[in-house]
Amino acid sequence: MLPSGSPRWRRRKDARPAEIIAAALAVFSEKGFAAARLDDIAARAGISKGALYLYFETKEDLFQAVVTEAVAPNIDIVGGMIDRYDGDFASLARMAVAQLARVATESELGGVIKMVIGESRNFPELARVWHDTVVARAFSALSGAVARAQARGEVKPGEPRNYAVGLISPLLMGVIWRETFVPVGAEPFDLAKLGSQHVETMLAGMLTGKGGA
Amino acid sequence: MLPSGSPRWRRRKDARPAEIIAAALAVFSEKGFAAARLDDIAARAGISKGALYLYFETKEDLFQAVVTEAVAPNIDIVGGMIDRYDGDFASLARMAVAQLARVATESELGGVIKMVIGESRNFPELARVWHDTVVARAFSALSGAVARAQARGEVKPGEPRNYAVGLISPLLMGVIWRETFVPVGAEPFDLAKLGSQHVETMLAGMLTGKGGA
Amino acid sequence: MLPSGSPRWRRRKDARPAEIIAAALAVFSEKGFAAARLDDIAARAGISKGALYLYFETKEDLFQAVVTEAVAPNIDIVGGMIDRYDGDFASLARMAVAQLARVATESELGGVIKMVIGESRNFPELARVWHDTVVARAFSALSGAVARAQARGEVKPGEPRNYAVGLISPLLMGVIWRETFVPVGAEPFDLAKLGSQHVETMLAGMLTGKGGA
Amino acid sequence: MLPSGSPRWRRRKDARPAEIIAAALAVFSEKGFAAARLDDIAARAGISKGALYLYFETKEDLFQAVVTEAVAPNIDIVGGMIDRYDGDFASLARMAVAQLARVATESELGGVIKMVIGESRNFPELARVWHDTVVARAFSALSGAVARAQARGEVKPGEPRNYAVGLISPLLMGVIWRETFVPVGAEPFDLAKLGSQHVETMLAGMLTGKGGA
DNA sequence: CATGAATGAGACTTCATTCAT
DNA sequence: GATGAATGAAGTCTCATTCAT
Repeated sequence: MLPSGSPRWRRRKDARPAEIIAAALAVFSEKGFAAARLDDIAARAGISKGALYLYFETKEDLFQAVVTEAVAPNIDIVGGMIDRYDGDFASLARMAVAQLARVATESELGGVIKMVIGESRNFPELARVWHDTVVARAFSALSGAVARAQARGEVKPGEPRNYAVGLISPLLMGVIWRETFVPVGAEPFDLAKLGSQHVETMLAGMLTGKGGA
Repeated sequence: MLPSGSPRWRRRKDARPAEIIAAALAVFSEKGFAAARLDDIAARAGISKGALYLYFETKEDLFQAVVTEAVAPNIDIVGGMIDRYDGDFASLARMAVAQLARVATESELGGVIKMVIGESRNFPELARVWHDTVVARAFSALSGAVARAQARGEVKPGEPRNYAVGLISPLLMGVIWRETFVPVGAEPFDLAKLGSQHVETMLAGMLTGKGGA
Repeated sequence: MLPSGSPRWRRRKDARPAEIIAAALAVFSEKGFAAARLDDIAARAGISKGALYLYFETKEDLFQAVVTEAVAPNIDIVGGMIDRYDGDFASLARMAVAQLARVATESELGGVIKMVIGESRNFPELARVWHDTVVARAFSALSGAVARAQARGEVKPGEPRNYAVGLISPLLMGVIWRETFVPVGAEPFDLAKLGSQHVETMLAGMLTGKGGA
Repeated sequence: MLPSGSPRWRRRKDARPAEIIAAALAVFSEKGFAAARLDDIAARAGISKGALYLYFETKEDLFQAVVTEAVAPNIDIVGGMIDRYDGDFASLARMAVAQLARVATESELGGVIKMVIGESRNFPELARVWHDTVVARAFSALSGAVARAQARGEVKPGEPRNYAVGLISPLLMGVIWRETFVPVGAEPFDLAKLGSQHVETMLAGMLTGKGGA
C-alpha cells in the first residue's frame, strides 16, 4: 500500500491535500476561479497562505486538482452501474435516476457543475477532461442503454441521446437551481421526488409496452 | 458624403450603450465577471477604456446592465404567450417548447445563463432580479398551465412544478452544453429536434387521453 | 482704452475670465489644486469644461491666474497706505490693522492664503511671486514704519520685523481659523475686535511714551 | 553578526508603521493629500507600494494616521503645562511661548499645520479631531490662564481668547512662513527670538503692574 | 515544514486635455 | 465661439507568488 505512485500534486503529510481541496472547492464554487482568494482558501483550510504552495504549485493547479479529484469518482459510479446492469430499461432508468438524485443531493456535485460551466472558456483543458471522463461517459452509457432497449423493442424510436438528456436534465437543473436561486430565496426542489415523478412520466412516454418486467 | 477621413472617434452617444452592452455580454459570458477585463470590453466595443465610464459608473454597473438589459425582454415572451393561450395543453406545450428552442438558438440566452449561474453568489441581488422577473415568472406560467390542464382532466396527477422543469430542462441543458462543451469539441444538440422529441415524449407520459381539442 | 496690451491669459469676451477666476478661486481654495476638478469649476462658472480652454491653456495657468489676479490688488493697498502715511506710529498701526481686518473680513483673502500655503511646494514660482509682490512688500512697509518710529524714539528697541509679525499675525491666524476650523463648528473670531484689542496691547508694549500724539 | 548580505527585504513589522508615517508626513506635507503619490511615500519608506497596504487600508487612512499620530503628543504638553502651573502670569506666558517655540523649531509641527489647513475641507472629520484634541485644548488652557490672571488683577481687561491668539499667532505664522516662503528664498524667522521679543511686548501691554510674585 | 511579510504586475477608475460637431 | 464625447496617462488598490525566518 505504501508505494503511492506520483500524484499530480506533491503531498507532504497525508490529510492536508484533501483538506485543502475541500476548502478550495467551497471557495471556488462560491466565487468562481478569478474571484476566489487564496487567503480565503487557506483560512478555511486552517493553514497559512504560504503553505498552500507546499502542496500546489499555482492557483490554477489547485483549481484543476479540485475539479479533477473531487468529482470524478462520484460520477463514474453512474456510468459503471449502467454498463453492468442487464435488466429491463424501466428498472435501469429508475435506478439510474434515483442514484443520480442521491449523488446530487449528498455530494458537492452542484458546486463542481457551477465551476465547470463558469470556467469552461477560461480552462478549456479542464472542460475537455470533465467532458471526456465524466459527462460524455455517463451520457454514452445511458444513450447506449436506450439504444439497446430500442433494439429490444422496449423503447419507442427516437434519438437515444435526446432521450438521455431528457431523463437527466431535470435533476441537473434542480442542482443548478439549488446553487443559483435558493440562496436568494427560491423554493428548492426535492430532487428525489422530482426524479421519480419525472422518470415515470418519461417512461410512460418512452416505453412501447411490449418489453420489460 | 462618404469620404469622411478617419477621425479618432465620432459622436455616438445614442448608439454606444447598446454596443457596449453587446461587447460586455460577449466578454463577461466568456470570462466571467472577475476575469473579464474592461480593456477587452472597450476594445471589442471599439472605444477607449475611459469611454466606458461615460456610460456606466463601474464594472459592476455594466455587468448588471448587461444581465438586466440583454435578456428580460426575450424571456417574458414565453410567459406572456402561455398566459394568453387558451387551447389544449398539448398544443400549448408544443408551442412553448418550440418558442423556447427558437429563443435559445437565436439569442444570447446561453451566455446570460452562464453569467447568472456563475455569479449568483457574488451578485445575489442580480440573481434575485433574474429569478423574480424572468425565471420564476416563466416557471409559474408553465406550472399554472399544467395545473389548469390537470383541473380539466387533460394531464395526469403530479406536482405541476416538476412537470414544468421536466419539460423545459433539456433545452436549458442543451444551451449550457453548447456554451460549455461544444467549444472543446463536443457534439452540439439540435435544440429544435431535441425540443420536439422531448415534448412528444413528455406529452405521451403526461396526458390522460381524455381532454384536448 | 481699446488697445489692451497682452494679458497673461487670452480673453474673448470680457466678463468670462473674471467669472471663471471667481469660480476657480472658490473651488481651488476649498479643495486645493490637485483635488479641484475642472468639471466643478466649469459648472460653477456656468460654462462647459471645454470652454475653459478658450480662456486658459491649462489647469495650472488657471490656478496661477487665480492667485495672481484675485488678490494682489487688495493687498497692495496696505503697503501703499503705510508708505504714504506720515503721522505717528500709533495711528499708523491702528489704521493698518483696521484696514487689514476689513480686507480680511470682506475679501477672499482667506481662501487665497490657504492656496498659497498649501501649494507653495508644488508651485514654488507662485509662492515666490506672492512673497515678492504681496507679503514681503507689506512686511517691509510695516517693518520700515516701525524702524522709522524707533528712530524717532516712539517705539522701543527690538527687531522691527518681529514687531511687524507680532502686529499682523493674529489677524492672519483669524482668517486661517475661519477657513479651517469654523466649518467644523469652531467659534469664529470677530476680526475687527480682535484687531483693535491686539493693536492696543501691542502699542502699549511697544511705545516709549515719548513720541506721538 | 553584521554581514547579512542584502536580502530583498527584512521582517520589520514593528518598526514599519512609524517609518511609513514619517515618510508619509514628509510627502503629504510637501505635496498635499491629493498630489502625494503612494509610490513616493513607499520609496521614501524603503518599501514597495503594496507593502503600504499591509499597514494602512487606504491612502486616506494613512493620511489620517499621519495627522493623528504625528502631532497630538507634542502639543498636549503645552496645555498640560499651563494647567499645572501656579505661578504668576508673566512667567507662565514666557514659559509657554518658549516651549511652543521649541516645539515649533524641533518637531514636524509645520508640516502638519500645513496639512490640516490645506485639507480641512476635504477631511472635515480630521479638522474636527485636530481642533478638539489639540488646538482648542491649547487655546482654552491659555485663555483660562489669562482669565485667572485678570481675576487676580494681574492682567488688564480684554477678551482672554483674543489675548491668547495674540500671544501665540506670531509663532504659528513663523512656522507657516518657514514652510511656505523660506523654500523660495525668504529670510526665516528665529522662532526663539521672535517668541521672546513678542512675549515681552505683549506682557508689557497686558500686565497691570499690580500683581505677580 | 510552516509562516506571513513583502513584492510587483495588473486591473479599475479618474480626469486634464483634445477635437469633431 | 461653445459643447461635451472621447481619449489616455497616471494613480490607487488587489492579490498570486516568493522567501527570510
